[in-house]
Amino acid sequence: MADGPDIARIATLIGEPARARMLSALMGGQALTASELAEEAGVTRQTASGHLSRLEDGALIAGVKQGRHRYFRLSGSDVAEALEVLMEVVDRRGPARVRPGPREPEMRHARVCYDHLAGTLGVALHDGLLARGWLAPGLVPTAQGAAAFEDLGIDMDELGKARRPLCRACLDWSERRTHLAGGLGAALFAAFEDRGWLKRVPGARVVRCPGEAALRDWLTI
Amino acid sequence: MADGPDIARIATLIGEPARARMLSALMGGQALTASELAEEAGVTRQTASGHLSRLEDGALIAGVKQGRHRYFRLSGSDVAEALEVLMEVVDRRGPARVRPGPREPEMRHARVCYDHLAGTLGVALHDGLLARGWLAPGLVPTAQGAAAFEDLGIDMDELGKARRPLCRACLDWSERRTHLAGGLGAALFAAFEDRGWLKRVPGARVVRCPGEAALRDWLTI
DNA sequence: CGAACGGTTCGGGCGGGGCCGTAGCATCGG
DNA sequence: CCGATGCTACGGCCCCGCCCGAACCGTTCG
Repeated sequence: MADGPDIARIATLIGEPARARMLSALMGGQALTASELAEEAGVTRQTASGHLSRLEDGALIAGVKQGRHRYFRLSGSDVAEALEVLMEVVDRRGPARVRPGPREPEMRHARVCYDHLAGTLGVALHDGLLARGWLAPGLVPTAQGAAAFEDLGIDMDELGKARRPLCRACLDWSERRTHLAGGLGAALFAAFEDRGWLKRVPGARVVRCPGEAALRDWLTI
Repeated sequence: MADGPDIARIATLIGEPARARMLSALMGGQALTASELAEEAGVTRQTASGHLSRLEDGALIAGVKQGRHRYFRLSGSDVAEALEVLMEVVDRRGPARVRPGPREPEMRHARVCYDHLAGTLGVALHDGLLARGWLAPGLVPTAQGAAAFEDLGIDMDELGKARRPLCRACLDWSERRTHLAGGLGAALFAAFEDRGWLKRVPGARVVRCPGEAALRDWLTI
């Protein structure tokens, strides 16, 4: 059993409060600079630098140098998924949940999960695509589905060629159900943003839904 | 954002090598005594006792006293799920995977995920149930499905009344797909064991499959 | 070219927490 | 009632790793 220590390695990286705050901040999907992450974590820049090195060594995040800045992002959607699942554990047996948090209801309704949609609306999307017959069981796009996605401006051929899995079920922390991740999940979210149906709140994971009605219509026509 | 420190609390609990080994051992689904867990973790009994207290305080495990023994189990399937997802992260970006481990291929083929079936065969079960029309998209049993499950000796009414969710998608570490968890997932695994199609290897998570052909037949008739 | 800024490296301080030895309680057996 | 067994509580040791101050590169301005 060599897996014991290994999951411990990853969990230790996540388990330090400052690092956990950094990772949470990166769940928004956008890359952040080292200084921004330091502020987010509430530590000095030099301390943050050390944490970021560790996270990068552990391959949980990836950094790119751009001018005199260094931008960090999560190294993959699987990391985001792991964080979501941990949040679910916290949520289900979190003891004292001191204050529900002001943004809590909004988070539960619609939020960014790295690069795709999560929350009540994310699950509704997932279920709607299946019910509509645009995704077959096993999360495989049908011919009609592919056509509908193309109509939204998504290049399915392109997505198919990418190394990233096209469709992937991601466990939803607040709903305890799965929503759609993978290349298609990300592409759909981007398309919804383009149409103005969804708008991300800059510094946070919350997503505002001015076009929720339109989105639901699109799913149920 | 109060969630930062909270996920850190959970991750810290998992992040200690000895505790991680204990949790891994409990992934087999059966309750173990404090001494057994101490041995599994490679620490003395007193040290183990301390770890177990912490894990219990954090509600990751639950202990019941029975005579002069104390049996511990994971406190819920969500904990098992979190561990599986962490293993997936390890697997995908685990750098040094020193030795593949002797039981590795067997683990990938069929293993216990707390109380239900995981691995290639677990995913095949999940997909088969959907393809067969016994589960509708969204993991809802159909009428035919319910009948088929009853034929196996599963009391669907009973399951429906339980507080536990009937069906749940659980992310499979080795397959990167979902398999069936929840009350029905557990009940199916138990039924397969009853029929002798599957047999668990006592101290480990590995599952032997003398009746794999029969199981697959059952899915594809 | 020099000042400002983002980022990293080094060193030392310090606290938390893992570990074990010893000892103290319960339960089970004779 | 006494010993063996499973488990827990306490005390002390020690090391890991978090943290910051200060100093050091590289980039970008004016």
